[in-house]
Amino acid sequence: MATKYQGNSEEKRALDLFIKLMRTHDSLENKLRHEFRDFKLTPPQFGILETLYHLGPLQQHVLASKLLKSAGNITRVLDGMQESGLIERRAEPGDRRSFRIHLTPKGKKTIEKIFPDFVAGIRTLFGALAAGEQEQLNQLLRKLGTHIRHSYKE
Amino acid sequence: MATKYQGNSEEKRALDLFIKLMRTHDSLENKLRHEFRDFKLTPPQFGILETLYHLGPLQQHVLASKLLKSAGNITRVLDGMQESGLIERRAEPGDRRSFRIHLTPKGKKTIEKIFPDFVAGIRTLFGALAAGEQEQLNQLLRKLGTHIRHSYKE
DNA sequence: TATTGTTATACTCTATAACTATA
DNA sequence: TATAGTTATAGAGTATAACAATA
Repeated sequence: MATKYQGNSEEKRALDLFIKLMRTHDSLENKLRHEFRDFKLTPPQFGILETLYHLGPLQQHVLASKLLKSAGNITRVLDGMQESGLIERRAEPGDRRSFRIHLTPKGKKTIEKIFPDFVAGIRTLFGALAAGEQEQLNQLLRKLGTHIRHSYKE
Repeated sequence: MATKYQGNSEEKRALDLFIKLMRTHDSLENKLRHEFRDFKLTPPQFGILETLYHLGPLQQHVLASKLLKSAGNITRVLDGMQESGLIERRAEPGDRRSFRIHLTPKGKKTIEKIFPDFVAGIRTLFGALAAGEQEQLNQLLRKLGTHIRHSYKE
């Protein structure tokens, strides 16, 4: 692939891997963007919806940390979702600085409508890999992701 | 991870994998955004710089296709890069509809300045995985990425 | 002093659709 | 008819820094 940069073989391998990872992500995101469009949902909005659905109501800084985004970004995306009635901010008992983000009934309905098809789609895509290969990939990504996140404060 | 959605085990595995992949990508991109900032470069700009550096001058539609972006998006990002003097559009001999995108000396200098550190950084990050594991990951991602891209027109 | 969240600031990215020029 | 690229449209995402309120 890369022919111009004369790095050593370790560097070449890492670079190749990096490019593949980014490309795979982009392919997935392109597909998703298209699918969610009918529901007026963007990928970041879906990420928040999905996280709240699975983990329950969360404070904003927890969302920011889980989704690896800045506080300001989360505020903005939530503003949009609040306006379209998907989430609501409720006072946090015991800490008056903070809110807890809840799905509204509409938000819950939306994610429950989308999710089965979404998961089925994901499953089909990942069906390119056998069960054992998926387990392998899972372990490799966990190892890698943990290392990356620990290597820098974020 | 996900406890609420009662999908079957294949679906759960695929979903888990999906989330890990997205997260790993986001971690990497966050790091890059931070690193490139000193050079006034965004991740998409770096992607174009790197692609042109390694593959040589390309037409815009080729760039769009390689980077999985829309034509309009590439036009806009190139506009910005042209304004900051990183690339130039040269007439394509034999097809007057088209341009060929070249790195300017400044663009070349920029990528050559950044690239060694960038690759070294990538290598360190991926150093969490042994050589064999990296090869595994590489193969899995290739298989997966190809399948995703073929499963839909793009 | 540190933390939670908002606001202000300023851009960048993104896609789609309509359009122009050329093939 | 099809392709290369631009422009218009419209909006979303992103970070940082400064800030207010609270812990």
